[in-house]
This record gives sequence, structure tokens and C-alpha cells, in this order.
Amino acid sequence: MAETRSVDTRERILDAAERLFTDNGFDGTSMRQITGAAGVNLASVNYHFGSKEALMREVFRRRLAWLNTERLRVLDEMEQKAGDKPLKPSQIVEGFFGTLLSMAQDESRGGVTFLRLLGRTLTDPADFIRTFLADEYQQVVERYKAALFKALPNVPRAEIAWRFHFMLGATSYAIAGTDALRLVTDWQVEDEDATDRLDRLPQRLMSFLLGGLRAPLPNF
Amino acid sequence: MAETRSVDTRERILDAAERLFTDNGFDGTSMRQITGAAGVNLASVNYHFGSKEALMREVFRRRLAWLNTERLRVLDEMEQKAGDKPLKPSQIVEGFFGTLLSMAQDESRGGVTFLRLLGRTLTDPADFIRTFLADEYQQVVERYKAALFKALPNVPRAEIAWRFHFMLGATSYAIAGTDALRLVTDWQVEDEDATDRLDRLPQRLMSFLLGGLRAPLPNF
DNA sequence: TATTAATTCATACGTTCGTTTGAATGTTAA
DNA sequence: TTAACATTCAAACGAACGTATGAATTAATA
Repeated sequence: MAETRSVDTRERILDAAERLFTDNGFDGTSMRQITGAAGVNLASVNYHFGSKEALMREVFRRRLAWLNTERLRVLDEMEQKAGDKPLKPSQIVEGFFGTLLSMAQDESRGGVTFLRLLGRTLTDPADFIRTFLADEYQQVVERYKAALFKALPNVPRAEIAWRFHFMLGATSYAIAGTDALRLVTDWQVEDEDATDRLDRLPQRLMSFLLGGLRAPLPNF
Repeated sequence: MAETRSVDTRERILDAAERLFTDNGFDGTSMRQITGAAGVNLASVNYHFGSKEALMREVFRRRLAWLNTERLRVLDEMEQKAGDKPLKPSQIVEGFFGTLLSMAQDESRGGVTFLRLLGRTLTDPADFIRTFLADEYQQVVERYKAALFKALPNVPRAEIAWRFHFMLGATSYAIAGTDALRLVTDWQVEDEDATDRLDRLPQRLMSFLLGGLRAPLPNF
């Protein structure tokens, strides 16, 4: 089959690019690094994807397609069960961020590597990727924001949108896993090994996010 | 004075580099862009700083020197007033993150530009800058963590460290100001202009951070 | 003013970048 | 088997990169 080879090459390129973009950033990764790591010819990136930027977009697209579909599916299901009643804020937050965090356990969906890439990219957006991400996410974000508005009818919408923003920031940073200031990595952990730490991250993060979402409103 | 020219050149380079690194990232900014924007000769960067990496370090150093000193000063002052009693968590959070946010209003300390650069860099750390940031911050972070441990003696230290980490993430992302998913920028704001939005950010963020810090602990 | 040091300057070095090309090879279908 | 298409390949392109050099210029010192 003609497709066997090309699909193979495409995937090999995407996997290598995903990992290298995560470790070194977009500008910090060269085509030669990518094709070298993938074991394919230099020209094949431009043949299959057209350009380096288009490759970056495709790296995101193949993961976000599933993520955003799943997020909408989860939200649909919850809203159907609830009927006319508003959802609980914790359900909504769990639906949006829990779905994301679940990718960490699933290597076939990019695992932690892709999550780290996403976390990095959200604060490191070249114009082309910033635009692309906004387009990919727009529907999903609107649906979840609307659900939060309905769940918290007495909270000004501006405040909810801001807190959604803050939640995304805390999550991005947590999954980017950089911990540049060595806040978490340096302490003495006697009773908790690395696996436990990763397993417990979702619950720790979710508690924090919900606490922030429910915090008393600021009085200006 | 011989120093007049060189100090001038140094500062012009640092200002230009700060802005360009913020907008385009480290790898996305060339020496020729920097020296062109600064109106100085290409070779002057290597003359005054030694290399592009050393320039990046100096861009951070001149801002972080003040920030970290101020953070320690504020903490010292609070602890002195409190005597033996532990500080309130809100005081500690305000001391750490409020000091940071106050830089936004002060153009002579880098203003929003530097804050955005810092926010970006914390999730986009090349090895050299990651190491550098950790070194610059270590003392300050240890002091503030210790204050939080003392303020919340019944909360496991691991949880506090994690929540510090989450708070830093929410803050980084908020000040990076990217809002890649257009959560906040796209809505209809009739009663709140751009100035108001920036002015109110610190209070909005602080409420969120404290809510997250005080959230019920997760039960594993 | 003469001498020394500090800084700026134009220019060039060698390397690496993303992309393109055209031939070679592999695959599909008549 | 042969013609048409898809993919891979080695090689090269011009451009841009960070850095280095040595002369020219400016400032400090005596």
C-alpha cells in the first residue's frame, strides 16, 4: 500500500516534532533535528505538511481534535442528565480540566508530552499558533463558559470569565511541569514517590481550582 | 564621562531586548533586531554583555534584583510586626504576588512588559534561564514557603507547596496576558474599559489565589 | 597636549536555518 | 508489463544567525 509508508512517515514526523517542540520550543527546534529523530529524509516534512508552521499546527490538531470532541461529549451528557437544572460548578470544571488531565495517562493521545507542549504554548504563542489555538478552542470554551454562567447566575459574568482564565493558567503551568522556581521538586518527600505525585496531581489541582472559582468576590 | 555613553548603550540594549524577548521569545529574537531597535551597533551586545545568553540573564537580573529585595523587605517587616505570631495567609500571598503585580504600574521597573516576559519565561525555560531563575529566586521562595508553613500548621507541607505552585501558575498566566483561548478578551464589555480591566486584575487575582489556597484538601 | 584606555564601527567569518529541486525509487492500476 | 502516480532521496539554495576582528573614534588621565 502506498499509504502505509507515507502514513508511517507522517506519524513518525509528528511524534518526533511533538517531543522536540515540547523540549526545545518551536524556534528552538530545527527541521534537521525533527527529521533526524524521526529517521526520515529532511525534505519529507515539506512534502507531507508544506512547512514547519503547518507541521506545528498538525501536531496540535491531531490531539486537540479528540480533546475538544470529548469535552463537548462530556458536557452534552451532563446537560442531558440535568435537564433544565444548571450543572454544579464542580461538574463543569471537572469536565473541562479533568478531560485534559486524563490525556496524561493515555500515551496514544500524547500523554504528558503533549500536555506539556500545550501548557508551554499557551503562554508562548507565536501569532500563527495563537490564532490557530483560538480557532480550535472557540466553540468549546463558549459552551463551557455558558454552562458556568448558568451555574452561577448571581456572579457577574466578567468575574466568571476571569476565573476561568485563572484556572486555565494554574492548569497550564501545572501540566507544563516546569516548576521553574523549584517550588515543589526540591522538598524532602519521604512518603510520596514520583508516580504518586503525578497520580495525585489531578485531585490536588481540582481542589485548588474549585476553591478559586468559589472564592468571595473582590470588592473594588 | 566615559560611562555616560556606555551606560546609555547598555540600557538601550536592555530595554530593546526586554521588549523583543517579550514579543518574540528568546530564540525568536535576533541580535540584529535588538541592536537595530536600540539604535546601536551590532557588536555592542557582545562587547557589553559577552553573548546573547548573558544579555538575557542581565535583562532578568536588573528587574529581579529589585523584586526579590522588595519581597524580602516586605516579609521582614510583616514578621517583625507580628512578633511570634504566624502571619495571615492573605498577608503572605499579598506580599509575594502583590509585590510582583505592583511592577505593572511602575514603568521604571519594566512595567507590564517585564511581567509578560517573566510569565512567558516561567513556562518556556531554556536550561540556562531555568537554572538562572531558580538561583535568583531560591532564597525568597524558601522564606515565603516557610511563612506559609507556619501560618498553616495543620496543612501538610506538600499541599502548601503544591498550592504555591498553582498560585504561581495562575499569576504567570494572568500577567503573561496572552489569553490564548480568548476567554476574557472577546466578551462584550460595556461598563469596563481596558484601563479598568488592568487596574482590577490584582484584586481579582488575589481573591482567586486565596480561594485556592484555602480550599478543602483533597481526600486521596 | 600627549598617551592610554574605553567604546563604537563596518565588515566578515563560519554555521545553521527553512525550503526547493530534480532525479531515483517505490507503489498502484490498466 | 507498462504507464501514471506517490514518495523518498541527496544535494543545493539564498538568507539569517551569533560571534569575532581590527581599525576608527571618543573619553579619561597625565
